[in-house]
Amino acid sequence: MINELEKIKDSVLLQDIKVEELSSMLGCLRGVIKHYKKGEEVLSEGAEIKKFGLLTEGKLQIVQYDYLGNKSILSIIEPKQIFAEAYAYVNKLPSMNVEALVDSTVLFLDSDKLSSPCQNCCSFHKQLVKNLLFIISNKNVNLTEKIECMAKRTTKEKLLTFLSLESIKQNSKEIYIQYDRQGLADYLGVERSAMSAELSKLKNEGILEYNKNWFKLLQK
Amino acid sequence: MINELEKIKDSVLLQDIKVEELSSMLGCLRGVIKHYKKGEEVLSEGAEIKKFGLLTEGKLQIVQYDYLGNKSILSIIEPKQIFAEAYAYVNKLPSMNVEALVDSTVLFLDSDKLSSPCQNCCSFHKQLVKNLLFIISNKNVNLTEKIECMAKRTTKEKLLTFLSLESIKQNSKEIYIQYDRQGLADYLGVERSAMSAELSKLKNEGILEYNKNWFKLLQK
DNA sequence: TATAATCCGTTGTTTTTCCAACATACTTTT
DNA sequence: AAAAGTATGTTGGAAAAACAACGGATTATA
Repeated sequence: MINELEKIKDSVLLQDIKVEELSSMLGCLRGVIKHYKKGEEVLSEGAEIKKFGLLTEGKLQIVQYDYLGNKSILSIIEPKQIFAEAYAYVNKLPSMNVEALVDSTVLFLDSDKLSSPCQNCCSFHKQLVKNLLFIISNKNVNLTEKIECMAKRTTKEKLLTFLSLESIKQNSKEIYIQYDRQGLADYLGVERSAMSAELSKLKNEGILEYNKNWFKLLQK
Repeated sequence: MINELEKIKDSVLLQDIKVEELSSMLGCLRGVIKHYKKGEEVLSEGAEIKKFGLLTEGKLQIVQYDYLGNKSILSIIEPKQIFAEAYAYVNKLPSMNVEALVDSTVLFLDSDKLSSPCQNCCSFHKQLVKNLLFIISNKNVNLTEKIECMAKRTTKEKLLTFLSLESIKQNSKEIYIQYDRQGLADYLGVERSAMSAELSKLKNEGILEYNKNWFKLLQK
């Protein structure tokens, strides 16, 4: 257990919580460690969620099946990230599955205990709640930004919306993006090749310069 | 002040908090009441947010301007709803404005105070945090669902994804939707008339029946 | 009840995207 | 350095969406 804590002590969820407090926290939040083999199911669609997960080791993917049975990958969970927290707090049955991409270890924490500090109002509770609110709010802002991009009608507008948002975040007209072309196309909800063609057009029109992950927005 | 509390005492944020505790809560969370005339700006883009709002009376709209200056309405805030909470917790400058659609009254609450209970660990803090986590998590789930719809490539698929999700939520093949056609088109990010045409097709193909706000998914 | 305003479906045209197939450049492996 | 694999850009035809314009139905208003 101590070993697991070592791996996640500098996660966002546990930010600014003293190492000494971590093990008492585990008891308070009914921490449970579980191991999964590659390919195993960590959480399944429709199963009630009372605890949320903090990945200590490995890699998970959150997948969803639509009304036709088509599979789509919602996100990849890396170590130190939490998952399923939204469903733990809305008391709604999840519509997605979580699968282990490689052998993985997850620390499950009781969502109820986290938001209802114990009698003695342990000092770390305050910080935990703050961190959790930050994480969920942040996801919220990110989802809203994605929607802002996707809501545009043309690929060109989607691209420019995405790039201007990045430009603001990186505080520069020159930006580096985290996605490859396929990843960016998936993020924007468009076809990769069509997007590439659109990028070329923007370059020809003198609106944009780019090379691999580097982009530069030219002023009009 | 007492008068304002009366109007919001059964809001989701204040759910399961005793009326007697409300006024002490106000002090603890540095509650501030502000009035706005129709058309006035409640929050403006780029202004640091330390408090989030709870609308006690009136109607607000959250608007955003894209890189071309086009205005889009992100959401309408009705009484008892909170707003700007995500930005209050991520310490990020908001990229949207909040405007009063009619004369409105807002109760601002200190986001820091809410997540950091005072020494005596007032009982209502626990419940407030729980309620806030519920609200934000819920928004999260809703945004994810919207993205699930918008990510589909065709209007037909967007419609069917939306309707299946509603069908699950309403636990029936017969559903009532909250949007009019223009509202649904905006939600899905498509053109109203094209969407109408697509609905007609689905009806002809025997996949769907509908009339105004009533829809029925027919089994294949 | 007449009138205006709004909502919704239809149609035809233009624009954009999707899709498949392929070419080129870059990376990794052997 | 050759070979294989991967990522990106290009093209052309088919499909879909956007757009504009209009007509009928419903609702709100005078």
